[in-house]
Amino acid sequence: MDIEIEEELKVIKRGVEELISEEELIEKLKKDRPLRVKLGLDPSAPDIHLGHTVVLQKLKQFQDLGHQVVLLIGDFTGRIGDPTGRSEAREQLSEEEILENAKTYKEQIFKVLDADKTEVVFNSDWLKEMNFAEVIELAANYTVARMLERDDFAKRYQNNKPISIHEFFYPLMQGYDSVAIEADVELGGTDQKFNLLVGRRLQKEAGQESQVIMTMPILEGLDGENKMSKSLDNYVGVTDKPSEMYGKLMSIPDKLLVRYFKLLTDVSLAELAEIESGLESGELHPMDVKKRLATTIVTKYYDGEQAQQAAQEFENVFKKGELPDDIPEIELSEDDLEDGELWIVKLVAATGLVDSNSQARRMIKQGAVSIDDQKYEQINEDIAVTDGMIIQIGKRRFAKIVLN
RNA sequence: GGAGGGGUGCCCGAGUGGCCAAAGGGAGCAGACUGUAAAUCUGCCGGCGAUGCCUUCAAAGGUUCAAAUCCUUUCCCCUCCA
Repeated sequence: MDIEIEEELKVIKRGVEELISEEELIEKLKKDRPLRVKLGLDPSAPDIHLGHTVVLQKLKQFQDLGHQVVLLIGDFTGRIGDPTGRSEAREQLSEEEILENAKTYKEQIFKVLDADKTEVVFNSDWLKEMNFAEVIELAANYTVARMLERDDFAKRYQNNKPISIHEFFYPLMQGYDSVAIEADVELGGTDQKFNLLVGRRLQKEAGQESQVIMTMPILEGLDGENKMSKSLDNYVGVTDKPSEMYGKLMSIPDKLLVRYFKLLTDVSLAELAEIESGLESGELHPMDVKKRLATTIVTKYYDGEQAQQAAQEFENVFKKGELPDDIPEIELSEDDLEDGELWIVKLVAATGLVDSNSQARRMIKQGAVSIDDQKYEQINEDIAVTDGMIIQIGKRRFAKIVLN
């Protein structure tokens, strides 16, 4: 094989879970033209987090190799709701919601991808135009038995959970999208494998060369267990502030270190191997590696300077016990106080860092609260409130009082 | 359409008249230890200026001194049969 293609293949294969098939990919690369690399997006989650970027990262690598990325926004599909991974049918979104989400999506995605080298398409462009006869024709390409091969359908069917007929159309539509944009390669998470395979088949039926499919691992979130998701609050958003991003990354379990490096950064394969062996032999301290990871990622989404600042702040706050740079300010007026004082439970609750007086009370009792660096454990105290007073709950929750 | 089973706190799940703000587990939060890692131990985990009071066990009514528990109606889910 051509050395150039061999190198290209190495980059492309990095971190990939499954590639179907490598031979076909090599054939396509040999054609020496930019490949059309598709990624379908379900516009129901407007906030992109690092979990999403695993696949985006891969697209970026394709771009850097000179290929054409086609982002497909499933505005039409979104109205049906992708059943993937759900035990129940998803709620359908309104057209307005979808458009709004799609817009945010694009803004955030270009933090990773090169906008100039990206084609963005909406599948409503062709799906909306299809009439019932065409839909039937499309559906005729697939059988119920084949549909039931899909894991989640199979499970639901077995457990007598409902599967709406319309859900069968989701893979068909996604597959048809590949036909419509003549995709050479389609990326997706491992959970998308079935849908991606449908694309291959439909392309073949349509007389096209089948797309190569590549699935990327689903990234674990900060808890190290569940997949990264906003609803589990174990995510790092690409729009998170540098200090927040840095801090969140410092809190990941060590076992995720190599994985994060591999899937979220551009460090070379050689360096990756060094990191891995260094950690294993104990030559590298996990925390140092983690700092490097955090710095690398913050630099990627912001810049080196801001990453340094974030790192510095992290050191200040967690090593030296200093205060973070930006602390949420809570406004209080004289009317809230009695002779300039406020019952400590109310004061803590007023910060909004806890949900109720009861919670505030518990925090205080548990010794989690300090005010201006002094720990308070009694709930029957009144505090003389001063402007600029700092209230801290636990290690990472701060609020500053502003009197007016 | 017929017969049966079930809906409990963020999730799973016990409880079938008072001892129930509801066992147990998970998640989460806090404390100790540490590297804002892991593991471990401890405490908390509806609201309320609080040894008491208020609102919770699908929803609404009812029985009772007393209801998550009994009755009625409604909604939802599941199993078997057709």
